[in-house]
Amino acid sequence: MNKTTGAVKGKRVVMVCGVPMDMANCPVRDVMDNIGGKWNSLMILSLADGPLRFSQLRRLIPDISQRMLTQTLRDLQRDGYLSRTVYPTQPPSVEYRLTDLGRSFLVPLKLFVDWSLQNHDAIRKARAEYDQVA
Amino acid sequence: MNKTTGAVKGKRVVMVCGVPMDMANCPVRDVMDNIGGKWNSLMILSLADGPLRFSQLRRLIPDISQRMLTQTLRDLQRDGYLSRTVYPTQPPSVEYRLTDLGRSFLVPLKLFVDWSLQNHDAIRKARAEYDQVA
DNA sequence: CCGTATCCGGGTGGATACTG
DNA sequence: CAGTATCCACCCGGATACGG
Repeated sequence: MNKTTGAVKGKRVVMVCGVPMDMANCPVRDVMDNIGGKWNSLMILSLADGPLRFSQLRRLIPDISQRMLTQTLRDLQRDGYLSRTVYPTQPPSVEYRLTDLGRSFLVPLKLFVDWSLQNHDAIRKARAEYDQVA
Repeated sequence: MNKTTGAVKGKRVVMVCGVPMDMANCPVRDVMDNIGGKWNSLMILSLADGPLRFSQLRRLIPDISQRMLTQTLRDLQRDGYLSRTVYPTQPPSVEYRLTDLGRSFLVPLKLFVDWSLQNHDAIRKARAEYDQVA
C-alpha cells in the first residue's frame, strides 16, 4: 500500500500508484492549479486545432467575460502553455498559440476529455442518487 | 432554470481536437470541478492502492484540515468516485474505497500525474522567465 | 480590436472548538 | 476514531466602465 520512503526524514514523499508523490511540495497540485480553473483547460482545448485571436476565442467561448479571457490567457502564457504574438496591423490583432509544452499537454488532457464524455452520465446519476438519500 | 436540450440560440457545440465540445453545458468543466479542487485529485490518488480509513488519510496528507478531508470525501462520494463503509467497531472505523468509476478515472489521472512530474520543471522555468520580464 | 481598472458578492478553505 | 459546527479571511470571477 502507501509507504513513506524512509530516505529523508521530514520529507513527506509517498509512493502512490507506483509514483513518488511529494505531499508537501506537490507538482501535481501545482500543475492542477494551471488547468483546474474555470476556463483554463477549455482554453487549451480551444487552441488545440490551431492559433486563434482574442476575438475569435471570445466568440468560441461565449460565456467567458473579457476579464477572465485576458486573465486565463495570461496565466497560461506565464506557465508556458501558450505564446502571445502581437501583429501591428490596424486595428491590432493578437494571436495566441500553443507552445510545444502546451501541445504535449494535449495528450493527457485529451484522455481526460474522453473519460469525461464517457462517464458524465454515470456521475450525474450517482449525484442524483446521493442527493435523493440525503 | 436550465436551458433544455436542443436548439436554443446558435450552436454552442464546437468540434475541438476531434471531439464535440458543448461550450454551454460542458461535461469537461463539470468533471473538472470534481477533481480540480485543492484536494480532490490527491484524494483519489491516495486511495489508488487500496482502501484507507479516515485517520490514515489524515496522516497520508498532513496538510489537509479535518474539515476539508471530510468535505472532499463527501464530494467524491457524492459523484460516485468512492464508497464509504462504516464498521461498528469500538471505536468506530470508516473505510473509504474507490468505486469502479473511481478506479477507471485512475487511467487519465495517472497520465496527468506522469506529465506533471515530467514537465513541472519546464513550467517553473517558464514562470520564472515571465516574472523576470514583468 | 485588445485590453485595464475598479468594485463587489459569493464561494473556498483554514482555525478552532465541540460531539458520539 | 470520525466526524460537526461556527467563524472568518481570502480570492475567484462577474459586471461595468474606461483606454490605446
